Amino acid sequence: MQALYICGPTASGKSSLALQMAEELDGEIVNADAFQLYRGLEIVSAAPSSDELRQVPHHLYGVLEPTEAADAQVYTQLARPVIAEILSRGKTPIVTGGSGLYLKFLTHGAAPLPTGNPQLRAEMDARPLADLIAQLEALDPLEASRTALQNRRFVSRALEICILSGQKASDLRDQWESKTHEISSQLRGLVIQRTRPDLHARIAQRTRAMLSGGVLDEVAALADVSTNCEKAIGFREIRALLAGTLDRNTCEEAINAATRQYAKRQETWFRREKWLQPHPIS
RNA sequence: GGCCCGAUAGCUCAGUCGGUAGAGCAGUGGAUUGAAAAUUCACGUGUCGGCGGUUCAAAUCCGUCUCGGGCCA
Repeated sequence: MQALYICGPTASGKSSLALQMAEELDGEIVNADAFQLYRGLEIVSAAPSSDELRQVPHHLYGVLEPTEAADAQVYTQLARPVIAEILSRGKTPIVTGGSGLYLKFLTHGAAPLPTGNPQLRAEMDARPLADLIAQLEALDPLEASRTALQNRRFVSRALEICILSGQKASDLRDQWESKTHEISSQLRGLVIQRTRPDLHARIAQRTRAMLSGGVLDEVAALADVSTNCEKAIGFREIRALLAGTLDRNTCEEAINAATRQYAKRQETWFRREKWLQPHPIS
């Protein structure tokens, strides 16, 4: 018995496929979506409806407060025991979600790297990028040569690893790279594939339903949120709508565009995960 | 009907003194092991509304027509 992973871009229909698979395989659904982890973001994050939640046992939905921060490692620590527990009862975990990095951690494990440090990050954010690059090149030239140096996030993280661990990020990362291949061959999962026009139509439909389905109230109710939750697609746009700085149509289109772009990035990510079996729906 | 303004990439628009056009957004492809719904890289040929004229050369100047918008009747 082993877990089944259901991946795919946002709005591709992962939740309903998961329900179907759960019934076929006597399974239970485990969330693999970074934002559906949070309580109070159900509508913006397009979490499963209460009807769906009732049909089959669902795990890791709404388990974090919006004020809490999380990351791929935290997610893995939450998900591992849940999956093990489901397996121990002889059921099939149906791990469902579109957060590529989270899934990658869960399936392939974490490299032995230090956890992100908010204070250090704040300090680095205040420094010029060229400065960070220079420091990384001094501490770990190999890692610097492998890093997309225009990407501030990547430079910061590489530097953060060096500073917090006192070791070279390149050495630590290499330790993890070596094991990935054999793990992949033992996994089983599906990626939902839809044509772009179909996916775009579904996104538009979902955004519309969201806007008339209570997101405004949901977002209005979220006073203090972690910087994590602020990044949810729709969150900023709806706040602007509530504040009157954005009209409804512009808001709707902004959400649609951001969602389409996200879906494309997800497709790029999952395309690389060769262990995932394509599951076309049309 | 007369006068004025506009018409350039899917959208919004820039384009100097004439030298066959470029930004933003959208879109497409990529990267991505502790912020990931994040972050980041690359990709711009389009009857310059149509036709005619001037010119070595027209998106640019002239004429005319079409379609918008406005003002006056």
